[in-house]
Amino acid sequence: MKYPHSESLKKNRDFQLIYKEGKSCANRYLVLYVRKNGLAKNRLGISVSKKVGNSVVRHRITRLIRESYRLQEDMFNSGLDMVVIARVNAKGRSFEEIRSALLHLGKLQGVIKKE
RNA sequence: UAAGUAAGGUAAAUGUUCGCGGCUGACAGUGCCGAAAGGCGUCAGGUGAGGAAAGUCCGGGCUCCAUAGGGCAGGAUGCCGGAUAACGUCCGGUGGAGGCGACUCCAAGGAAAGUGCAGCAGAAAUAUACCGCCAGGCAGCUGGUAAGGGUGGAAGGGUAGUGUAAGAGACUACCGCCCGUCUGGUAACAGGCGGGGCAUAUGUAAACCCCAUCCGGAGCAAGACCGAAACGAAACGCGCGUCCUGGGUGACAGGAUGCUUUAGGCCGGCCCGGCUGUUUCAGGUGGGUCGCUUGACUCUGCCGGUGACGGCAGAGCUAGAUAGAUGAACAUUCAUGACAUAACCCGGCUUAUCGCCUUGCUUACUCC
Repeated sequence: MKYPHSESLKKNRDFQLIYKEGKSCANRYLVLYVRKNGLAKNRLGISVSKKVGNSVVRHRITRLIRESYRLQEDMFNSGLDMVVIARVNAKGRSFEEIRSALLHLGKLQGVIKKE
């Protein structure tokens, strides 16, 4: 899975490293972990547990998060590893709600470029 | 027309912009990443989840392992015949149950091989006399009796009669049961005839069990190939020290052991610096490629069959990801879009599901 200027996180140990060393914050729908990776690019991982819903629900949320990041990619700083975790409340949310939730967490983490 | 019954179809549509996975073509390049295996760009075109993709409950293909033959254990199935690669599936029958009917449902072998279990009620549950009836006796009671009452899911085949002290298959008729035989049917079974008074006989086998048939195990994270690393083997190799043997106390040769430097290798654009025996074989971790979609395939037509299905001919190619591709925005219409996302591939079963549509048949009513 590709983004114009980013890559996706694949290995489980990458996720574990970010959970262990990264900073986290959360709102109603999402949790965001951030860790500097020392690379020029960002790497994004998305995690939706089975608690959230069945396969269709989880795929839907994954796609909304991915689309939100893709369209807002320019606003994020570079050189970050990020993991987005969907919470149970994210089930059934619209694209606009997920998008604003992601941007909100980005501002809390200080990884959104200031205009 | 209404109610019902059976079978089947569909699973919102269209457009614009942005985005993703395969595929094909063009362009870029003797370029980049990687030790290698191998992979990578841009543009265009076309293509890209389901009827259940689900549950993972059966069956098969495929792969590896095991396997002379046979048996035990364990598991599954269980009326008959057929279909099929196979099945616990499907089709057609038989028997039973329900429904006016169309039609639906059935785990439908054996309880005259053995063991177990059967609450409460009831006198008694596979043996026996509570009430009653009859006989005897003054009476307590004794004997006969399963017709009647009562209990129970079930009480010693049922109904009617003969018979009797009262009764009883004790006897008779019909029904049932068992045995034999004949006819029809491939068979399950159906029908007829004759015999047996009926002994074996309450139910339960989704209790053990018996009988018949079938089953080797694990699964694509199977497995095959390429291959950093680790573990291992062999060959080769600079200098020095110590010890042993031969030699003359030397030079030299061989062996054991230890250390160090250089060459070489790695990190690096180069220097400094740091690390390190080298090569080959073997090995198979991280990684990569294949397996991976042309198949018991789909569509159309004809033929055979009651049907499941089979045969022939023609046409077609319809996801192949590997942390896992179908999404977002806007507009319009119907409407307020249910259940639910392939993961090696097929055949089934089961379960979930908003609606809409089609066809056959049944019953009732009306009209002709």
